[in-house]
Amino acid sequence: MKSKTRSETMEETRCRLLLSARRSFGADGYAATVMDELTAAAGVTRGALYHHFGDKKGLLLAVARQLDAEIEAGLAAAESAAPDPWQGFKRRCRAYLQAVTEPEAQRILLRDAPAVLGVDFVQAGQRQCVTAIAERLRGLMTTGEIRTAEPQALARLLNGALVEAAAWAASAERPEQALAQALDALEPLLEGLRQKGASPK
Amino acid sequence: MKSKTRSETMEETRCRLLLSARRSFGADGYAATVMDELTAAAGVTRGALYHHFGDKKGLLLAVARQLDAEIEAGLAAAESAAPDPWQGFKRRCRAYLQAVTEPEAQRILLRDAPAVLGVDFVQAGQRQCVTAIAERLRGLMTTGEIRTAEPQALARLLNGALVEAAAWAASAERPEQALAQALDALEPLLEGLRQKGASPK
DNA sequence: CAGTTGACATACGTGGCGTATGTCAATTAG
DNA sequence: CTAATTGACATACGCCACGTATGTCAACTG
Repeated sequence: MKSKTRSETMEETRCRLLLSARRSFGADGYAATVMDELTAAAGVTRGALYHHFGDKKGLLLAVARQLDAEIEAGLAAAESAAPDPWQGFKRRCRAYLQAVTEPEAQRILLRDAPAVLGVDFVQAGQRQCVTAIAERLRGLMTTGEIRTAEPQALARLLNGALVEAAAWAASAERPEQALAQALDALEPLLEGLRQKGASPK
Repeated sequence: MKSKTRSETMEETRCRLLLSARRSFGADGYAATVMDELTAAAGVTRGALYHHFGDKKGLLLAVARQLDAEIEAGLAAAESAAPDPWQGFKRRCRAYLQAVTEPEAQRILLRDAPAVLGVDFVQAGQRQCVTAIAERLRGLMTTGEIRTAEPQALARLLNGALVEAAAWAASAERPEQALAQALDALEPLLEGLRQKGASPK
């Protein structure tokens, strides 16, 4: 019982490193976290970290992917409960805005990851969210529900709006109130996209 | 003639440091630029840099402020030539989107500065643009031109949309085409804000 | 059961930031 | 006009942290 198999212990250390990194990156930021403390909190040394993730950026990438996947799962769940595509899209946007208000998402996913990992990350990791938005937009355009435009471009516009509004709400003096205001302000922005003759409500 | 006054030489070194830093930060990014090379390119040593700007972050802050001020000046100019407030607002947004597509603005103002300087920078430096947008929105709401919402929140939404779309266009395979698409997609988003009964065109 | 792999620890080199100290020219007082 | 002083900037040093090279021991494999 005491002796675990090789892959089990390996997976466990990976998870512990990931968890510890997520805490440190989320609390102190990428630049301020030092690898020795991070690994010590996980109960291992730097050797394990470099063995698994290559370097500090690799670790950040792994953490960012994990965060992104979690958020995306939440969005899919929120969207699936909607009565129609348009409502589903709106719920997805609202859920996204709320999700990235969390401090960890703010710090890791929206502040450090783009700066450290560069543009290639946004086009590989967060593109999940963006392409998801773009796909929904394309579908809504073909059914004539919203005005036509380049879906990719409009998706990026909306993604930026949601992300930035979340940053504003997260750093506001009253976050929950600011979040509510952001969601309220989002309403006319989204409704403005709808075609005049679309089905009301 | 050879001997310049004290403040003159001081101001000159400041400018040269700022220019050199702007080049290095814009080309290589904040983390990759090393102070020795930066100061060598400016013709001075690190001593001068620390004397003027305190530390590396201080230098970045100065560069970011300069960039922000330049952009804001351009936006004011673009806006002033408009026939009415609504058209002025739209021109400001379009000019903003175009301006932050520049590589230097992308790298320094939108990627490194938020990550290194933190939230306090966005609330002090870039707030020029955001508060400017918020003020325009407030004015347009009181005249009934656009739907009502919390101006601050809507301003952040729009600011994020413009910034993110610019990032997308800047990293696209065909930047000028992507920029045009982003500007096209911006159109329905902005027009959607207008009140139904507002003056057309 | 012996050989081998590989997950992880340990030790070291290096690069870069910040600071303490020094120097010399420009201002200012007498 | 000269001497004292300020301060802009150069030089030298220490420290910290990342990454890598090397070592070790337990788990698979034949």
